[in-house]
Amino acid sequence: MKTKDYKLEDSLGYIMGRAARSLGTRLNRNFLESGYDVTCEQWGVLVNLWHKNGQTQQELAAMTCKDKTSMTRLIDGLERRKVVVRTRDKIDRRQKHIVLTKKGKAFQQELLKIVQKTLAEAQMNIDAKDMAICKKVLGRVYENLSAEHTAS
Amino acid sequence: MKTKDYKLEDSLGYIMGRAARSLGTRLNRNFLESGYDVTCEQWGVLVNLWHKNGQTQQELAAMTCKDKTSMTRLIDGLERRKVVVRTRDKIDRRQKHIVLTKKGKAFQQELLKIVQKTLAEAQMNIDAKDMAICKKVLGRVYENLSAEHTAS
DNA sequence: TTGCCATGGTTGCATATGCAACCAATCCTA
DNA sequence: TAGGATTGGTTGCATATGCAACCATGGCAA
Repeated sequence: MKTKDYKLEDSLGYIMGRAARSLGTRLNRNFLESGYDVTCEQWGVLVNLWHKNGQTQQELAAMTCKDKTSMTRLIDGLERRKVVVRTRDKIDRRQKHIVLTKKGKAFQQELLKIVQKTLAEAQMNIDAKDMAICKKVLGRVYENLSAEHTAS
Repeated sequence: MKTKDYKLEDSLGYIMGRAARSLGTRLNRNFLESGYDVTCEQWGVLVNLWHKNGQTQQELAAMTCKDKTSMTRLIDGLERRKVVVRTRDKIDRRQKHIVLTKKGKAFQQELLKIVQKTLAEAQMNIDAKDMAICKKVLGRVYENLSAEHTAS
């Protein structure tokens, strides 16, 4: 295949990266404008904690599909903001349970509103059926790439 | 809307971010394994230069939909790798034209092969029509968020 | 019980990114 | 023509991320 056959603008990586980046930065801006000093990635961790408080870093990393290194640092950030605290497991002293503070719990409703407003902006004028297909495709892309290996 | 109505796993941001991240790191790994010390973001800049050599940083930033700050640093990286050089415009001395080195030109064919192999992995078992819809939707998401402002 | 391996987290290193502030060169208007 | 506004790039600061190396703890088998 010749180089000329490749169009960056039609490339999945380009299109997907651009959309993901713009959604992330928009969400970050909306959080800040509403007076919340949290990021969209931190939000992903919080959602999991609101659902089930006290998870370990490994569990949170698995839920958010992130490296444990990333999780360490996301939690560093959340702790600096006094939204969560790390507590050591008394039985298995290697594990750390991440527990929401009062402040962390209080954020829930407001942040959710901001997220939903932002998602509504992002999904304006998009057919629901098309959006469903899009999500299905993206899920499949992730699965394809999570597979242990690239065969061949 | 209650919090319970929000499912992270169904959220566009989650699904899209996860897919984009996995494609990016897979591509980076495939570049490295083939002996090319470049990243997927640098690749995006190179594609534009192969298409039209000597663009300014602003032009490249516009093409890749990135901040000019990001472009400054991507080009720092490309220059460190001796793949491009910055040259100052003789008429408008503010502008810098980014020019491919011999090495940068030589990368073109091989990197393209790697990208196409990686994209094929990512798009395995996905219906072409669904993929087209997905790209259309993602393009729309980007447009929605690029709009000058969030109205309201 | 002791020594090796596995597990949960952290740290160093490199990259990517946005925003605000800044510098230098250019433009444009009063 | 002088001074202010604009444009092209860079830098500081904070965040996110992957990988490899590392530390501490726990598990297990000889």
